[in-house]
Amino acid sequence: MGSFGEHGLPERQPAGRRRPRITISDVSSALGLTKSTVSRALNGYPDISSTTRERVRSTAARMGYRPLSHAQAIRTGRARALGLVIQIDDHDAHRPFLADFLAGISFVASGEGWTITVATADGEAATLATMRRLLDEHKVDGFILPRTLIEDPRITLLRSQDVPFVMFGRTRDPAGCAWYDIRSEDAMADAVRRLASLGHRRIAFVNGGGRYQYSRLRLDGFRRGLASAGVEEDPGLVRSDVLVPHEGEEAAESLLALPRPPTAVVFAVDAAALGLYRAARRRGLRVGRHLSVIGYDGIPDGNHADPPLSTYAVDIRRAGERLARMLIERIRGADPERLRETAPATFIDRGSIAAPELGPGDLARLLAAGRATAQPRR
Amino acid sequence: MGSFGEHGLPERQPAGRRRPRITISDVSSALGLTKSTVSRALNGYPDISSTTRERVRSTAARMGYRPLSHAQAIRTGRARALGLVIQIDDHDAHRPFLADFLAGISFVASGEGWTITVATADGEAATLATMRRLLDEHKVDGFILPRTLIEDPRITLLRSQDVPFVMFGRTRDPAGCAWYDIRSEDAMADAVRRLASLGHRRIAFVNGGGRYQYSRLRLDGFRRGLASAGVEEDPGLVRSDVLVPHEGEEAAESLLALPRPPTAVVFAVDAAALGLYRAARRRGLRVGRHLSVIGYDGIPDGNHADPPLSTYAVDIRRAGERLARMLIERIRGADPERLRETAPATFIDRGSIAAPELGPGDLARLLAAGRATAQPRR
DNA sequence: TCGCTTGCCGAAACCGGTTTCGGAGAGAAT
DNA sequence: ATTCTCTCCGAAACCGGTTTCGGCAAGCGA
Repeated sequence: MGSFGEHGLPERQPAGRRRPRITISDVSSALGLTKSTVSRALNGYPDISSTTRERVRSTAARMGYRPLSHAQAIRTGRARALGLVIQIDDHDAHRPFLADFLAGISFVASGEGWTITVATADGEAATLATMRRLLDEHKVDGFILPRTLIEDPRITLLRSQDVPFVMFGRTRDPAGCAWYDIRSEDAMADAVRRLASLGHRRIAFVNGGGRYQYSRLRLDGFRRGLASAGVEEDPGLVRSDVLVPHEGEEAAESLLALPRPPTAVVFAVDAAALGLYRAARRRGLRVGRHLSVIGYDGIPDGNHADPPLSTYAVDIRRAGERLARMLIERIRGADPERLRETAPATFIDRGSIAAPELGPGDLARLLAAGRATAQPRR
Repeated sequence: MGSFGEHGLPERQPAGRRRPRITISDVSSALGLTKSTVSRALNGYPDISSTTRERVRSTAARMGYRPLSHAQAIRTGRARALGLVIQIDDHDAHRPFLADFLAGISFVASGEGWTITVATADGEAATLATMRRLLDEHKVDGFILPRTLIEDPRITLLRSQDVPFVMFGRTRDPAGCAWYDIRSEDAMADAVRRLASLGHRRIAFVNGGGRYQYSRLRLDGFRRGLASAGVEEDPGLVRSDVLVPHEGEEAAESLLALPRPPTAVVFAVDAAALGLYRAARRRGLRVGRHLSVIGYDGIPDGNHADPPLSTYAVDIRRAGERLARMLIERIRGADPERLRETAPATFIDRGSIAAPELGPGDLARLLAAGRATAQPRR
């Protein structure tokens, strides 16, 4: 009777409830030390003997102690969190890669015991407001900035607040900036050289958004490619601010309407390159035969085009990994100027480029012959 | 001279440095109250007079006070953060939508002053480990679970720990589960009825992954569509576990190799449907003419297929919004059984379905005639 | 032996909140 | 007038850590 409460029922362990965490006090009392000693030991303060330090470290590890980052943050101001604000009104070239990008960031962050706080924002003002909020609430210790602009207000904000950040992409004024970037300018130059070596002489370039730093670099790369291939540049063969398929289609139309149309087109953005397929199909031209096309980004859609789009693929997961690593180092005090890295894109030939079957003159005549004869459908 | 420090120089605002936050002590001392009174007033405790409560609220708002969520979390255990763990070895049907999904979640979360903590994990075990870690460190107050499985170990974990969660997708054992889902089964039924009303009688179904709850539902929907259209089901026309283009291609091959091939194919997954295009092209069949195809998901790639893939689009941003809203309510104590919602997908006709030009017999003969005559290329 | 530095750790304050407890004061009941 | 409730707020403990400060003991030189 009296034993009912003692062992008549199982221990009142609230059935599957979260077990209480192990706190620093648990560790300190287990060791016969004070909280402060344990804290300093774990954080590597020099006024703790190495003997004690090791003793603390091993038992803390054995007990499975992991400090609560909030509790630390309240005193240190460090949340052990990386911030990523995605501006959703961007053209969506990077959308298919977001999961890979996050995977890279998360892989590194998790390994270090950090977390990622993401937010989306609609427009530049909202992006800045969101970043301010995250900072104001000490939710993040620094930011990864995707899609760097030539003049980037995010950089201005973070510089003024002295907040650590790393950029995916370079910027014009690099003072105090850490970055990781793909040398897409090299890819553009390579594209031109490949086309030239196939025999193309009239090579067009359709660039991306003028606000982005990469657009400058890619245009430079394109020109460098022409120069090294010994092809003279024709300013009439360059378009810009072309980001989505629809715009790519228009750009292609205008290029094909020229008296001497290009026999090859280099696109700075895959999504835009897909637009060319529509224009070509309507005019009865076959991509990879009458018209060579080469893109950049390696978006999966390109694989389903007919023929699949030759392009430069970017290892976006690795970008995420490197950026996370760099941001953590930056937060820990590393010199930003030392945290700069670039990597090449890798060419993927899927069949949308070939030796020119027709010269620009023949191509123009074929186009002039009109859609009636050129349209094979029906 | 003496006035130098007063207005000879601007206030010593440490040049662009982060301005100090406004704490609860600032508010309380400004009001001549104690921290505890301010805290209870802002949190709606009943032992604070409504006069005082309003006074506190208005001045707190005027001063721009916002409590530091870490500081709250240390006592309350609530971090005001929503967790999202993305398993990256999933087939990538949802990848293009991740940005939209996050946008929806972020929109609602930001409005409530919550943040989103995301992580990726490689495989089921890593997913669970990551979730445990986030819980252990009190980083998140609950989870949004994408891609619900029929038997989902994540649900088991969260149930046992009594952690709030909401699912994107239903599950078999719905006890204690809140969810938002698209009624894709209705879309499948609708697809069959559309095809039947165009005159198709041999309609195949290529299903997705068998572990996902949606696959069951979509198969049921397909059958319901057949029944309501008065078409008898042929088990030989059903495939499953087809997720990516390559697998879709194989499934299409096997269907077209049948003695009486289908004249229309319903795919549970757009990405798989794209594989059919390759198979059809190789055999000289034109999609939308010799063969009708209809998919599900509304992935952007479908737009660039030739002809563009007719499919059912999902408003994934709204899904994110609803799920975030529901999770917050759930964390605040709402009954999970009351938090269940479904929405329809919307059909987008892009031209990949039409009345059958050939019967199954003619189609079989055309296919048997071989690739030599059917292949128009070159 | 004495004083002074140095190494090492404990005590206590602190970070920014929340929550418990208790008591002052007003109003009602006796 | 006294007591008894309530209402409403202050004081202080608390959450889980970090950091400052001070003191004890050992080591050192003189």
